[in-house]
Amino acid sequence: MLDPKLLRTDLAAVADNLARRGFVLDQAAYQALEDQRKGLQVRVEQLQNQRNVKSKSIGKAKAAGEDIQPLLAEVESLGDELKAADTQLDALQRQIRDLQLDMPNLLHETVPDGTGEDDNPEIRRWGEPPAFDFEPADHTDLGAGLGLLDFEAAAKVAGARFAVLRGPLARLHRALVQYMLDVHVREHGYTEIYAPYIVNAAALTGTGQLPKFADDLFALGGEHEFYLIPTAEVPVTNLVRDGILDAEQLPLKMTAHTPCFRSEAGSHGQDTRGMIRQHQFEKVELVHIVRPAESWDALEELTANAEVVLQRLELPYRVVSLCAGDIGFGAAKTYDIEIWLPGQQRYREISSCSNCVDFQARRMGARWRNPDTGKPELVHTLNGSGVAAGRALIAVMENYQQADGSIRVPAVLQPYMDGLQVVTA
RNA sequence: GGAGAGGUGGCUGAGUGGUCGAAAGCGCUCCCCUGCUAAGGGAGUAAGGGUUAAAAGCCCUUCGAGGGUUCGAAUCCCUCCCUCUCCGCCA
Repeated sequence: MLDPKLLRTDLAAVADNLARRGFVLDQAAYQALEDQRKGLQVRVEQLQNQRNVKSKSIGKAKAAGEDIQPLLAEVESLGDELKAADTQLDALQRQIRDLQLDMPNLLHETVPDGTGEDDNPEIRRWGEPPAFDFEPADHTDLGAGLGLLDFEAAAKVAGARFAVLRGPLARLHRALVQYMLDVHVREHGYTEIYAPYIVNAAALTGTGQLPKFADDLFALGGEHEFYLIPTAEVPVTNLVRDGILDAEQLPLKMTAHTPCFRSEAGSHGQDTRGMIRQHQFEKVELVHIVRPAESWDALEELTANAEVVLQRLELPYRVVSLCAGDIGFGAAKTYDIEIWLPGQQRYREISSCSNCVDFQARRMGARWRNPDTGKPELVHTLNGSGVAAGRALIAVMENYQQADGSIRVPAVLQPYMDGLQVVTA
């Protein structure tokens, strides 16, 4: 959520910033609601004040043994007017809040212009795409050839956009997760978190998935309003909701491995082949909760932490800065890490690292006590994949494939595979 | 699933219809005293919001959430959520 004060004092500047994303902010409509709110709120508070003052005097008079009847008559008429005005104010504030919850975050000044994926400038590149003396296969054919990756079996038990992994391939997938967690915990100073895979609407509103993107989520039926998490960002970031952290507790660096569940409602027909885009995938997530002054450094650190995982796996990648038209709802700035996939002969997203500044913190009520002011202030939140395990598996399969269809096991993963060096049928 | 207890400020914890936004303690900040340290004394210290260009001031809201009763609710009534204890069931 954006700062309501900023919306009140500089609506035009906010609209200009959001326009870069292609978001149209109806200034006139918002301003009209805001103007109504202002008058009404002042009126309501005046009435409440009158009621309080008179009620207090009744209490005093009663204690003094005086006749309170005339005072009661005086306050009688207040009630109805207050109630009516209050109901109206409540509805107005709800409308304003709904508009605010729908507004994306302000873009940082360094976010490049652009309308889509193709406009994301490359920041840096690491590694060289491997040269094969044969025609490299994609992971779908590789997996099928090995008999270890099975989409038909998954369709039988679930449906489209699910996968079944078997034997050493399933283990390689698990090895990736263990390896990534170990790197972040041992070397990057993260605290490992195990958190719920099912969350409530308040948590999803806190991180920004709700109310706007309900269609992207799997909602559970039943008496509770529960949802499957689309990313560990939701349960982990929300750990600091509705609280005031001590300055010494910051920065908080947390990592968690969870499955992620996405309806992919808007992506019919995209990436239907293979396990690039699934309803269920595993991910190791990185979350930072930091002092506002440190969040831009933290974004660089978090991104670098994710990159280390790929460097050790010796997987070629590049980092792009998401342009205004491609960046996510809650992010002020995002770096995507894209991995080289020989099967597709192009780079594909494997990690998305964002600084959300105070956008999520305001929705969550996540604050810290600033020792300089002694006052609670909003923290900044960041999150990024460190990295997506499903896509990392694909990348390993395609980059480490051999002419006979087998897959070499990256050196850093071999300890997690009982020393296995090659995955074969 | 059954029975009971409880949810109050950064934390612990009093408070059962009116000068209660809330005692006390802890923590924190400032000051005094004490020639280091320790101890002692005093003062201050909830959050969110409105008004304002901003501040001060003034005002409003908040004692798990939402309704209700009342001139007035932390306190009474209803619904819901959560935590704890015991029983049952269960990985």
